[in-house]
Amino acid sequence: MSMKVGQTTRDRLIDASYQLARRQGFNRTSVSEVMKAAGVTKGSFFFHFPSKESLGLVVLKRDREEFLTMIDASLAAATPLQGIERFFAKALKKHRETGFIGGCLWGNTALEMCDSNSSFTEIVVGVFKEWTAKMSKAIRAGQACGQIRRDLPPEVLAQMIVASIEGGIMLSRLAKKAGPLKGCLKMLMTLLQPIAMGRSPGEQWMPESKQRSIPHRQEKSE
Amino acid sequence: MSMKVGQTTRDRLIDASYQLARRQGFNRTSVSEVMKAAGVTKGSFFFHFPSKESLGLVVLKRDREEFLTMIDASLAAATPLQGIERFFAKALKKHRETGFIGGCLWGNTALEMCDSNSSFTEIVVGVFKEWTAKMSKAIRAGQACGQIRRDLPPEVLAQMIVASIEGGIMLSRLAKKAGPLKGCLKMLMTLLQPIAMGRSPGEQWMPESKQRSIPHRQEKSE
DNA sequence: AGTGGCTAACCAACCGATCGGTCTATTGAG
DNA sequence: CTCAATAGACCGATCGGTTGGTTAGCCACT
Repeated sequence: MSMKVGQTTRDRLIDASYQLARRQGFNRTSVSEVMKAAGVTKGSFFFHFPSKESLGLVVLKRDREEFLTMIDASLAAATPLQGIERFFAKALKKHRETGFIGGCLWGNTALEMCDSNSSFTEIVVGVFKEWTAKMSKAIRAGQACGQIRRDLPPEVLAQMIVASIEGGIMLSRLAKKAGPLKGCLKMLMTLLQPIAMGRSPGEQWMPESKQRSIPHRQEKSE
Repeated sequence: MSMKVGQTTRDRLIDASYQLARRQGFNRTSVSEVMKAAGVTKGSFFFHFPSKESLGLVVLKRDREEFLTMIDASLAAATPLQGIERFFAKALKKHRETGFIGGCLWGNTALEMCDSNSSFTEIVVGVFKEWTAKMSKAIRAGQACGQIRRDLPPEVLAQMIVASIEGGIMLSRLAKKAGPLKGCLKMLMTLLQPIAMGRSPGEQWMPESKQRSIPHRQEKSE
């Protein structure tokens, strides 16, 4: 299936496991399924990994590095708010590219494992903690330079952002449309805006259509 | 285990399946596990339900009615905003009572099934659609009477609320603390507030500590 | 009132398939 | 020749599901 050439057997197993776990979860993905997808036999599988669970943990660890690196790269923009916007755009792009199939490995694994498997949960908790911390730091910087409203505590705001994104991905995955996630991200940007003194309600939604940095290809449906 | 007396065998099976599925998901919950929890043997299980999946669907349908009824009951308050606040409080209370174990059946099932099992997904999609519609209606009413800021489209706002709650439940379930969900709900209430003309940033967070209607028992940790 | 028959409800042995995992034999590059 | 890497037969356990048989309560008929 995914069987890319030029990869080592180990890498192909990791890749196949990642793809399948993102769609079905780790529990429902059997060793045989991963083997078949990677074009490998059983003996080979257990030569590279002592157990199914250990492969799962390797998959999580690999994706963790990738994800945290992506966050840092996105947030390292000219201004904190631009960094956050870039991160939003990257996240939306990634899920749009996969057609909203599979969703977020972290959210999925969190809900699948967090009351049953502690090894998996430990890693997932760590990722969310780091993710939230990075967002929190960016928010604090944005508040310091007046780009982000100062009346909301950065830690809570960061947690809210992470929660909304996860929920937005979930809704977009269910609907197989970008709409829900895109809407959540747009609302988050609105929430971050400083409260302008003399601003009156009624004309804030999509105020300047030129300076938007979240790409908005038009959807075919909805 | 849960084996409450006075219930029919069928009800005990539904109950046991609900509890187990909320913690582990439907996939990881075996028929034998449900049988044991309900104090019933295999022959009896398949007398009442033609398959494991059919029991799962019954569980979902039962919880759907319960959940939608709860939403209606909560939103039917003196004012739209009070209704929304009551719904938030009810949701928080429910998850606090279960010690943030198991999370939301709908979010869990969404992520577990939505790219593999279409019967389950169909029900889940319906619940989220109805949930969002009910919130949307309350928001529109709140906007009409000036309780909720008018510059945000009610549909998007409703979707954002649902997404944040699901994400908040996820984070609270991971952390086994009320903090994340509570923070999300508080932020949502802030987001709903009308933009007061002369309000300046800096003193909005937890402004009046007396009129809060979301209960805030103090946490032992965090 | 007694009794034979019917059926909803339950029980437990059993089924093939598949699970995660082991083991031994074989391959092939250095 | 060596040994990392692969192949695939095989293992016990468990999966979802089936089957035949045993209750217990009710209903009809004498």
